[in-house]
Amino acid sequence: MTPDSMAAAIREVLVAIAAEGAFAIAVPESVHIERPKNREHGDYATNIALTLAKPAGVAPRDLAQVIASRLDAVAGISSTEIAGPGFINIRLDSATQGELARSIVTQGASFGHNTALAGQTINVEFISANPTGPLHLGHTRWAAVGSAIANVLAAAGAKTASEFYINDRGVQMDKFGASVMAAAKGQRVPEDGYHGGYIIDLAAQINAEEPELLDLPEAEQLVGFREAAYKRQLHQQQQVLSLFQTHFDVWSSERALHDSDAVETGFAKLRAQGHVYVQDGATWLRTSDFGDDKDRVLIKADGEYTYFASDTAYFVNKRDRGFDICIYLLGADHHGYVNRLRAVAQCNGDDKTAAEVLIGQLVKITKGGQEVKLSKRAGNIVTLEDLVEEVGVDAARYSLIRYPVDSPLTLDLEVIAQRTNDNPVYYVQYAHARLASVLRNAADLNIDWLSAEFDPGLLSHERENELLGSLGEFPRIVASAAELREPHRIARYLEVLGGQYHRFYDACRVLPRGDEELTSEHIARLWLCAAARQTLANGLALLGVSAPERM
RNA sequence: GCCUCCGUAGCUCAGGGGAUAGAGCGCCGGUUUCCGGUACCGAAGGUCGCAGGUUCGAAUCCUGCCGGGGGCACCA
Repeated sequence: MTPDSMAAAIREVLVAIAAEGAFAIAVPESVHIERPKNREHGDYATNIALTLAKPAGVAPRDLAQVIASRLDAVAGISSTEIAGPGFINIRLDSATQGELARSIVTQGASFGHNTALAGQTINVEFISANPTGPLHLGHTRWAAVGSAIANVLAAAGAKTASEFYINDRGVQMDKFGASVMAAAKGQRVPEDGYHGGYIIDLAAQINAEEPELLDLPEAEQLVGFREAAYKRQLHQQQQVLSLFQTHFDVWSSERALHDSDAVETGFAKLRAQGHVYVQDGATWLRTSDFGDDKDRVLIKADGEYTYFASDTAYFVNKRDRGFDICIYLLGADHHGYVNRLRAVAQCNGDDKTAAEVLIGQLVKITKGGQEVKLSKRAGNIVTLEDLVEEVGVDAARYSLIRYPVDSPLTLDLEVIAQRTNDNPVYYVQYAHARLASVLRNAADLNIDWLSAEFDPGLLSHERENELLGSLGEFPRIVASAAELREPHRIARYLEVLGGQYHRFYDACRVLPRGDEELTSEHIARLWLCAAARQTLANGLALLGVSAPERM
């Protein structure tokens, strides 16, 4: 029995009580079920009597008593008790609880998937860097968290697309092109250009692969180098992100947005809504109608589109592509965008929640307790690639995801590279590897637990009960992580689950020792192991972290 | 000035109204003939920044204050 089916069972009881009319209770849509921290309070507890009693004008404990006595008759519930002001504590019989292991093994990779967000179509945009250089550490948190959010939303039943908005338009691109061209010709890179060592490398690569560019007239040459460098730099970013287990469904180009009629279409829509006006020669969007502290310029007096114009048109474009909700992951330095984007949504005639902005705090890097200055000159880590080289993909992703994005974060490179308990990612992965090992050993012993008779009632040890209880929480954890856009909940859950498993393993022998005979208990425990392994693997997959068979 | 995030154990941090506030690290002390000890068990350690409010119940929601981070372009 899962928390969800428990909630459904309780709701049925409430419906029955309400129908009889003795208590004037309003049956709620959903019943809150929690897993008590204290084991003595049962497998599950509900506060339902507490919340319904006052409106119904009855004493909470009296109502609890009526509900509890009916729950006692529900199949799978072994006992109930009233506690404190009116909690109902519920215990399951171990066979009902143990059935969960079978259910998880049967569901396999889809265990944890749910329908919390079914029917929603959500766009998650993150990173969205200029293609003028390597992705740096600032982008790395969004790469990890953004991809995890997209995974989690999809697991919760939302139709989801992750999207990278390529900022390939504007003067930065020209500066980038000019810098590479100068380097290719052995000239000094312009003062306001890009100066990283990668510019030299790009120039050398382009000289080798497209030598004809050097023969072009000056004006065409700049465009040629800009485009050649753009193509290669974008490709480099895509390679690194792929390595970093960060997948994008859509790569959207700002330039393509302007080349198509999307900008004019978008503006026309906003004009029709009556939120565009001209003043001092510039074209403005009246965002202040919707909580922004001032109106924003779309087209400057000199006829140039602002960056905000692109953002606005892009939002309208995403909505036109069918996304109900557009999530943006932005750094703390962009928090001024929150009201602006919400206002754009409202100017477009949407609810302000159609534009959802997640603001992330910056990451501070330390090494052995010493702050690492993000300075290329000092030879320290500055790019996503550097971080991966230093600590690996799994450790980097996991460490970035396990904290809420709105809290500032300090990562110690020494700690997250360690293969010890200091490092939660190894604790979780180790639990998975240990589990995989037990299942491997079972196979070596020719124990075919999958086709053997499984008696779930044998999973009655306290540690088995706790492990099963945690396993049952997984779908709810995924659902809440999706609803709140907080994938760190998955990571924290996996740490708890890993701990539950280690404690179970410590107390409960799974495989027969030596020449000991195979019993039904061994089989039942193998089912539990398989369920735990599956759940850890599913959770890690949502985070884009590997679930190793061996470490 | 306005906006925004944060303030919980020595440190790094979890805790979307529930029962005795948790984890890891660090410190102290334990556990192994045999499934991976990268594990497990125990101890010490807290006025949840402060003050009000809402509630049967507040670390959690609301208001104010204090302290700290970040941001407030016809830049991209």
